[in-house]
Amino acid sequence: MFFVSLIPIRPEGSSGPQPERSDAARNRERLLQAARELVAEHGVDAVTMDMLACRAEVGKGTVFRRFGNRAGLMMTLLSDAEAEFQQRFIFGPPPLGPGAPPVERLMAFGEARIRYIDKYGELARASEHSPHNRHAAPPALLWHRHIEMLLREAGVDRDPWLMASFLIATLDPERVLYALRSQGIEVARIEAGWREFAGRLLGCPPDAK
Amino acid sequence: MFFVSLIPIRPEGSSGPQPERSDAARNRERLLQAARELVAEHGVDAVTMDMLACRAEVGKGTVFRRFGNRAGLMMTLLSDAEAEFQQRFIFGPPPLGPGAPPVERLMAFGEARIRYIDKYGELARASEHSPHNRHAAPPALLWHRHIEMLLREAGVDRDPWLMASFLIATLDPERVLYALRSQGIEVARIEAGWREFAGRLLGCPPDAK
DNA sequence: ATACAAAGCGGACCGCAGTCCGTTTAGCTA
DNA sequence: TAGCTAAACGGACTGCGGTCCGCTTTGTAT
Repeated sequence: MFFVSLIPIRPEGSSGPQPERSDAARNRERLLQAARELVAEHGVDAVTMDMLACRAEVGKGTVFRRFGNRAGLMMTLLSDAEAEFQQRFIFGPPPLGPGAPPVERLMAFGEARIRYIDKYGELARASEHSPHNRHAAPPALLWHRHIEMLLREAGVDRDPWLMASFLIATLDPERVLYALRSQGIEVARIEAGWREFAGRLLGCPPDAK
Repeated sequence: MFFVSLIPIRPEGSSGPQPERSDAARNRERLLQAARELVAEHGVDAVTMDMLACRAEVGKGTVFRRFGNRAGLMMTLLSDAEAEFQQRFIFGPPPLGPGAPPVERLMAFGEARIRYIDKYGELARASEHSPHNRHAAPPALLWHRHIEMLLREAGVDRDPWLMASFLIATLDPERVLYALRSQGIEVARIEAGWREFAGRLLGCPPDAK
């Protein structure tokens, strides 16, 4: 599928000074293939870096050279889904994309994110376990800018930057997963809750069912 | 100081079947002493369990027998501060304690929590790094019940449980610390932001400065 | 073809959290 | 005081993420 990589998700840009050595390319494919298999077989949390190196028939150093750390690996596995998500809320059809009033876009954003977490939550959580720079990751910055913009459009003029930070905290994969998996809350209820939350925040009268 | 342990914070209750063996008591004191010293000297994140065992002149097994894991150790170090915090929002003077209108109590709760994180954030974060049961920890459950109650009193009748979850996510030590330490946001601004956020959520007209 | 630099590679190695299990000891009982 | 048992102890061990560094491969310049 086609997408514009607004913010580079993969660490290695395709327009670097050196393209990429052939053996490196081969190993990257091997690693991604093996990683997807292992995740499918054992689940995200059970996949270890040694396991991956072994399955891909590659040295452990190579794995870390490629992805930096475990979180980087998971981020790479998510990059397609993440790019599509970005695509949708920036260029896609309303209410998620431009065209709808900001309150509805905000509600749609949360709903989309919650469904995303329901689908990819374990990967998303694992991709954030980078030590001390979770919130500075490119996708997080983009979401933040987006929410902040919506808040401004909706007339939030008091520290919309912080308001956006608070709102995004609400959609943390860790917490949403806890509600979904451990508490057994249904997706629909969390979505409705988010709509209620966002609606209240922007002073919309609770949309009567 | 005096406090009521509403929800047991320390794993070992003082009223168990067997009181506590003398060597165990001695080692517990040694460990807590050593832990406080090490945290003061090197900071929370640099303290390792081996280090602690060594400083306390105790076997590593003893450390884990006592605290379960690293998060348990940090929780124990926090227990006094946490108990005092609980005390204040449940029995203390308004606006944090009972007596003030729910909106003001909610605002005060957030402010108090933010100051708490500014003071003990590193410990709080480390105490939550327990694998997969962060949100089920007794203090977190208590905060949740409290916020939910305040929301109900303030007239939030649509899924106050979920609303409380969302609100608490906002006060996550990890995120607040990121704003405070990495982004250099001043405590006062975050407090003001929280008031704004809580106020909007409960439909209060933004309290004119 | 050959030489050569740099990118890539691999696996031994490290530090840390957490476990296991044989040994020690406190405290009770006779 | 001697004996007994359960609790406590301690440190070797495991598994994992991540690093290091000497070796190999690739692509290029001659």
